[in-house]
Amino acid sequence: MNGDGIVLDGQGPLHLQIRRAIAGPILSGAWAPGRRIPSEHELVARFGVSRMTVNRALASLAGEGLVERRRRAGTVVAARSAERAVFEIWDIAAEIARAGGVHRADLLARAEEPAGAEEAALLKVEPGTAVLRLVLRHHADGVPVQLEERLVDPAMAPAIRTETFAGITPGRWLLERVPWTEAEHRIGAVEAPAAAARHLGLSRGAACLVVERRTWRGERAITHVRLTSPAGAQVLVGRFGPSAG
Amino acid sequence: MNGDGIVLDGQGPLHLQIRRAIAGPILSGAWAPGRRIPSEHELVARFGVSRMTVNRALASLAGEGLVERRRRAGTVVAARSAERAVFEIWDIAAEIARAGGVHRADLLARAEEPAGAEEAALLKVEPGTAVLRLVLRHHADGVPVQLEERLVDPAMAPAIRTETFAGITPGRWLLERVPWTEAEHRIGAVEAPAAAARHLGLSRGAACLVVERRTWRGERAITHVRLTSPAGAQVLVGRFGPSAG
DNA sequence: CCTACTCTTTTGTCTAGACAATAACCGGCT
DNA sequence: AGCCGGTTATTGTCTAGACAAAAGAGTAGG
Repeated sequence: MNGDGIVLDGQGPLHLQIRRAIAGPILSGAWAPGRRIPSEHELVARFGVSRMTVNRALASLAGEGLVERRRRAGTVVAARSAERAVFEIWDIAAEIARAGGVHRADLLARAEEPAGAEEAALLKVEPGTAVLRLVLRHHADGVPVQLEERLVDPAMAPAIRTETFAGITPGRWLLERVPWTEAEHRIGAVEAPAAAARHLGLSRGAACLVVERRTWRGERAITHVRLTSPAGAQVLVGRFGPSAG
Repeated sequence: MNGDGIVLDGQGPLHLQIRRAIAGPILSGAWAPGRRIPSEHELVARFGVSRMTVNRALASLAGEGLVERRRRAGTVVAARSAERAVFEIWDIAAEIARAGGVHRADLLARAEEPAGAEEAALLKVEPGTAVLRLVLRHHADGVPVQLEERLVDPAMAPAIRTETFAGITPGRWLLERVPWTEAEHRIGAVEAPAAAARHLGLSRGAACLVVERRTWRGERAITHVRLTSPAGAQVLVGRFGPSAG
């Protein structure tokens, strides 16, 4: 027995089961970049499937840049696996840590209230439905670098009511606990609105990068978040291939 | 003969040839959303390959959201195919057209000169190597909305020397002709630098969205482009799933 | 020590076929 | 028209096997 923890969960097609079994430890960080993944032959023997099925799972991971494959050398966790994930998820705490800084967040506001018209539109709920509103300020090495204004539909994540977000950001908390099917991004620049200017210590009109993200499970929105960062403090970096499959 | 223009180019693996043959017309807009793509059976007969090979190509396109597949109903160009592509490629001409506007671009400058230190660093070439520098201003319905400052390594795309960019943007021209293996994005906000303010008619210090993109073929850079848009004029919109394959 | 060659592992691609699941379609009936 | 059931086209998944290509590993010869 190899004891590397690769186990199929029996849910859905075999190639996706194998994919999940390998992607999981990579995305969670349990398998560091460079770590060798068992060869197709080994996986075939372990799971009792055909090589085409294993190959399909691994080729798909390679296509997304989570693993790198070389003939004879085998398959290893890709060095940039984290960078790809960041582009999709943009967890500022991880980003700051990766740059060698110290992250801290203040919870400036937290309230569960009936949704107004605007909030209802953002979360695609009926006006008057109770929604959770969170405002946080993120610091890198003590300097405020981002204002986070988040709306959450508590019906999609009831456990959030008892969470204090002491050692975890709301974004990561949701990501780890609430399964999602689709995310939507809008990225733009604005001149600092009043709230952002006040909380981040900017002058009115200073240029800011704004990322708005809405996450869905099926037809229902889980959360909407607006992240405002002063110009220069934050850039989004992404890297991808021609997505050749 | 079906005459829908699907032709293999003989370059590389069959499944990628088929993929390109279908992705091309979708990305260029020649095939509108909803258009039916020939069934696997038809493609098998047309290209003389096995169904697994066709399936691999189509499944990969479906995984990226370029096409949608339903049993019995067949494969059609996805409604949001352009949106996904935009997130990766950001062709402003297509973006404006999609929003119902009229796109026009002025070629403000064009020069092939030895690279200075900064240009050499951006393109990862030796200082003094000849590089092509292009500056364009994009308009939507006559209003300037984006400044494009582009460097191209002519060694990677010799035919660019004779191109006038009359009906095509340099970005799309390169995308269609020069194969690439990787792209790198940096997205940020800045207060309008002098050149952008002048060409876009902004006041100094106005907030701008800046996208810098560098495209590679293997170890060599093909092009570096900086796209500057005034706040509000342009947003990047993206949509993706949890990348399940 | 270095080089050239062979051996072997590992991935990359492709084929031919099989069965399953879905859902559009069609015919007959009410 | 509207409903119901069978038919069939289409995609989804999987298998077993084949050959090719890359590249690490070892080996023989200089």
